[in-house]
Amino acid sequence: MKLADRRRDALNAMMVEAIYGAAIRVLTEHGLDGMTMDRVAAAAEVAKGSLYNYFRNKKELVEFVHQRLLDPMRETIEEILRSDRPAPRKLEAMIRAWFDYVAEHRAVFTLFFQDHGTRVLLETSDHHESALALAVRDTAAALEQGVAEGAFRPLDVEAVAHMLVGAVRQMFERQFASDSTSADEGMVGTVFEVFLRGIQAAR
Amino acid sequence: MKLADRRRDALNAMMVEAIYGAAIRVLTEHGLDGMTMDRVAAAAEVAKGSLYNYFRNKKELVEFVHQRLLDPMRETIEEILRSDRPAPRKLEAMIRAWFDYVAEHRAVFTLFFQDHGTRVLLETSDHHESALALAVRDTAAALEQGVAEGAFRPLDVEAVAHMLVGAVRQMFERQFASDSTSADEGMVGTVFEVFLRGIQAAR
Amino acid sequence: MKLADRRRDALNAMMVEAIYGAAIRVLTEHGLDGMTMDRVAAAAEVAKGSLYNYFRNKKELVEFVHQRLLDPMRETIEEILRSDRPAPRKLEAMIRAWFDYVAEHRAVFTLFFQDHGTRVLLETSDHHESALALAVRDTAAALEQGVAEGAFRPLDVEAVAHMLVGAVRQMFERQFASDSTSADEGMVGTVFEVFLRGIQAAR
Amino acid sequence: MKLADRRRDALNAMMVEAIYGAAIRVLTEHGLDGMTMDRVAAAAEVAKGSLYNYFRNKKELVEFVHQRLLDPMRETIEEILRSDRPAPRKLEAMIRAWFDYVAEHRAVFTLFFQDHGTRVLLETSDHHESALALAVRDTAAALEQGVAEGAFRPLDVEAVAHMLVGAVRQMFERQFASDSTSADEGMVGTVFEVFLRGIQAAR
DNA sequence: CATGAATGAGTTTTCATTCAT
DNA sequence: GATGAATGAAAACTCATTCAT
Repeated sequence: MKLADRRRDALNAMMVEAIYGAAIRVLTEHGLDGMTMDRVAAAAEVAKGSLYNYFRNKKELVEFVHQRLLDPMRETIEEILRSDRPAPRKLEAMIRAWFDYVAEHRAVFTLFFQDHGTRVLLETSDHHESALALAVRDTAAALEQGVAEGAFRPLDVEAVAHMLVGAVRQMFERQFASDSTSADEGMVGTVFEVFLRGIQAAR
Repeated sequence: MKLADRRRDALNAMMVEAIYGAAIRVLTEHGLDGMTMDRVAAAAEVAKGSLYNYFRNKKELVEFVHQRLLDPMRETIEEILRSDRPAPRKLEAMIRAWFDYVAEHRAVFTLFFQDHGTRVLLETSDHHESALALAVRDTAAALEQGVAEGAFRPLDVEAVAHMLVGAVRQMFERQFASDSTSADEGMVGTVFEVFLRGIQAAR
Repeated sequence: MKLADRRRDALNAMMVEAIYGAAIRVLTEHGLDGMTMDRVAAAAEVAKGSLYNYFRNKKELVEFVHQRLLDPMRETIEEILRSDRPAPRKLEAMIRAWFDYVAEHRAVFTLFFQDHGTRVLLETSDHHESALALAVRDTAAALEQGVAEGAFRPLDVEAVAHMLVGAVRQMFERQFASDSTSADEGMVGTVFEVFLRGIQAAR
Repeated sequence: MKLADRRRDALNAMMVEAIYGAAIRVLTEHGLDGMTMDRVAAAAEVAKGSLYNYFRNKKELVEFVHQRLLDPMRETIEEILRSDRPAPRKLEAMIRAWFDYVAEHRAVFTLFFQDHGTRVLLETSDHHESALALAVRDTAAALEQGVAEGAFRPLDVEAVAHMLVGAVRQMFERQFASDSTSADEGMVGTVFEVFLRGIQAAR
């Protein structure tokens, strides 16, 4: 019994994985609007109906992909936040983590950072936080700490968090537009430097 | 003949204008996904088929709306660029112009700054420059001038331009998310201040 | 203008008529469950999408067919009710009218008298009365009159109305089961006679 | 071998029984349209595929449920028919039995008396007699006896049987429509009285 | 040119049935 | 025999585009 169950769970997980992979490929190639169940099924080399054995509907599939793609980043960022570095180091590490992550998963960008599309698809789902909202929240936390530590000037923390996230987001778009799929170390430096100077307390 | 031609052109222009206005209304109310040719035709009080006498297909219509919506902003910004203010003043004026413009036309945001949607719709069109690309280019020009004038540190001008545009864009999204339809003066100040400090030359 | 409008209305009406006819044919052949939009479109020799130019959805089409099929009968029955015959004559006339009508339109039976199916399809539609409910109501009215006139015993009028309608309905089913498509005069006589004796006041 | 065979048959019968019970529950809760193989399997706590080891397809399952549900009623009615009561007493007892039975099993009604649905599902099955057909046949037998005994007038026995069954059926629908799940004694009385007067021989 | 009905490919979702394990 | 994942044929509905009038 145990054995059969484990076997089944393993196969199940493989299937979910295959669908996930297919969804990622479709997203990467066709974007969120072009992600039809047909295409996902074809990419997964699976019958269209089979998708519905693993996800009740398209929304659930998108949510799953969203979570699955977001989770590692979320953990990395939270680890950074929990560490005892000074705020500026945290900010720098976060920015670097974002760049690394996006450089790795182009679909992340297509799906997550394109807030409108996801908002529409996931709009009725409560326990759901968009990638951008998450990034803003974490950034704000780091900024808050910096202000408290006296490293940063008193700021409209939330506004600056949005700005920083937006700046990084745009850098991603630039990167993709130029088709360079590798992370550019200079980018992290530039973003960090500009913002650090922009917000640090007077010496 | 000349007269007839002018008459025709005038009528033609009026139709285009009516369709444009209708498209804007539809965009504002239903977003990019909800902008169907049916709705545009109904809003323009024109037969659906007539749309195709003025635009070969939906893509062309979207492109036109895009351009048309962008033009006033483009002119405002270029005027700012051509003026003989110092670079920091130009930047500030540009940011303020953006905020004012977006506050005025919510559809602008829905369509233009939600880059993915437009990118998909317009992706095969060459002679097309997105609102974001435009903003980046103009910002870069102002930055370049500032660097030349010694007001700004030597920078990766293009990168910082992306950052600035991205920061502003995210502020817009924040604003719409909070449903406040009016421009917030504080936003301009915050954005400008952070970036100015971030990029200005050491005193 | 007038001319074009009238032309258009005429064509429109023809199309509605064609779809109506197709729906009737499909209903007759495949029943309510087998009445798919595909089949109706094929029967009308029209593209599936065209159906949706005339009816917003399947429910509206079914409602239309229902009304269209019911209206003549409704009028006939109401005329009988309004006449100044004595109650027994009215009952007899009503029964005869039902038999005639159903004998003529086999689909009537399939759609209308199969109450469950229609109830499901039309359940959220308010201004809608099923054929059975209508028949029961009219029958009850005739019975009521008969009781008031002293022709019928005091009765649970509504219950007897249901019984009478049910009896007739079952006679229909018997008729169709035996594939005889013509009305049987004897049926009317039998139904009427049994019920008349069953409900008439003691002499 | 014998033993093994009996064992197998017993297990087999248990499975069939479990599936039957599950089907009844599903029918009661979801109606005929909502009776999917998935739901039946879940209710029976059996794999969907297993259903096909006991019934070749859905039609066979429905047929079986039909028969199984009908059998007790069939026996009760036949017992009444075999008894040596006078025909009017038999008729009354039959009507009462029907009302009791339907009041007890709402699913009976949903499935059996909604003739169209079953007809479609069972239409190609020859050795099948619908609940209605059965009721008509038995009623006809009682009527026949009554005519022979001189208690009833000479009648078109089959026609009157249909009428009586239809009348009862409609009373059921009325009862369900009013959501009263209990049998109403008055109903039996009304039906019986009207028909008895309608068909009894002149005194 | 204007019209708007006609089209049909494309989208999500359901479900009876099959079949490898 | 039991299992339940895989299948694919429907089904309802949408919408950009065409074309006869």
